Amino acid sequence: MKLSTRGRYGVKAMFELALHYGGDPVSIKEIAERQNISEYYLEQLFASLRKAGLIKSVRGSKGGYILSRPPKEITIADIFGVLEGPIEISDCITQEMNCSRINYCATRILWLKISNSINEILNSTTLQDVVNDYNSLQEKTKGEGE
Amino acid sequence: MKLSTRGRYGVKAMFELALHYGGDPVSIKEIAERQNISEYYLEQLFASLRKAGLIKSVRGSKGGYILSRPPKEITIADIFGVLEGPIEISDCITQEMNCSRINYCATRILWLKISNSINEILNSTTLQDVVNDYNSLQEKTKGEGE
DNA sequence: CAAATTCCGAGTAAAAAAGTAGGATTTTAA
DNA sequence: TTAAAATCCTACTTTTTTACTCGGAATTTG
Repeated sequence: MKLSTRGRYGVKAMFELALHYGGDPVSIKEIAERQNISEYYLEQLFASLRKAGLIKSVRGSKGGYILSRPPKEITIADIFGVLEGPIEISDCITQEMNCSRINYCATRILWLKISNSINEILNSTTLQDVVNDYNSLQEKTKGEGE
Repeated sequence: MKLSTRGRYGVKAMFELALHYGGDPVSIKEIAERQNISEYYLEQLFASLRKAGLIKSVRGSKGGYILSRPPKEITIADIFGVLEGPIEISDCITQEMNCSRINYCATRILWLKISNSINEILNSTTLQDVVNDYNSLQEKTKGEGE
């Protein structure tokens, strides 16, 4: 049970943009280096995020990307939605008529419960929360190590 | 963001066994037909479930499978754990040292929160719950349609 | 003994994920 | 005005995973 890299890379990259929110645009190259992600691959992810309206691009030299909205208005669900597509625990929920009648509803209820509960976390967590986690971690580890 | 068929088929099949708990063993063929799953494929899934101790086999003619424990003692997490492997939102959590230092912990906290919350539902839902959902659905739809 | 079943290991085709590449366009700044 | 740095766009390739198939051995029932 694994999440694809798309969502993970996407969140990491968006986190970088959140850290720089309000400042200069950040280039793909920079993010790819800091997060150790393939530059070309990340470019594709950003194309999707831009088309979905989550980020804005600034073209040309000194260009890069910025968040379209403040970090607290962008949820992890927004990012996953674009990069991973909707949560489909079972296609039972979309193409309903393929299941055998006998258990159709029993397991469907289960899939619904699961996806609802996943959606709930993803919807309730914003980029700002991640930034806050990061900041409080910085506080705690101040002075430790290099 | 999609679950593979393994977990889904597995739960459906285990649900069938739960319905027959206490009775005769149920054959793969029967389940495959009722749930519209490839017989050979299901056979493989059952091999894993058996090795993991969730089900027991009865060989030979009139043989089949039965649950090793009562339905209320088998969680969806048990089944998914066997068929889908552990939830790995990010390998950050296992091979910790590959991330760049700067955000290592911030996103890791997020992945932990997400997997914890998914695990919570999966752990707290048992086969018995699914059977109960099924039964109460049977009650409600009694008399409707064929 | 024949039929029904589990058991086991190997193989395969299709789909999805992950990454790569090349070149056009835009903007900055020397 | 030109070179460099970036986005933009489309397509291709490789790798991995998923889903499924197959053949035959072993076990049990009637």
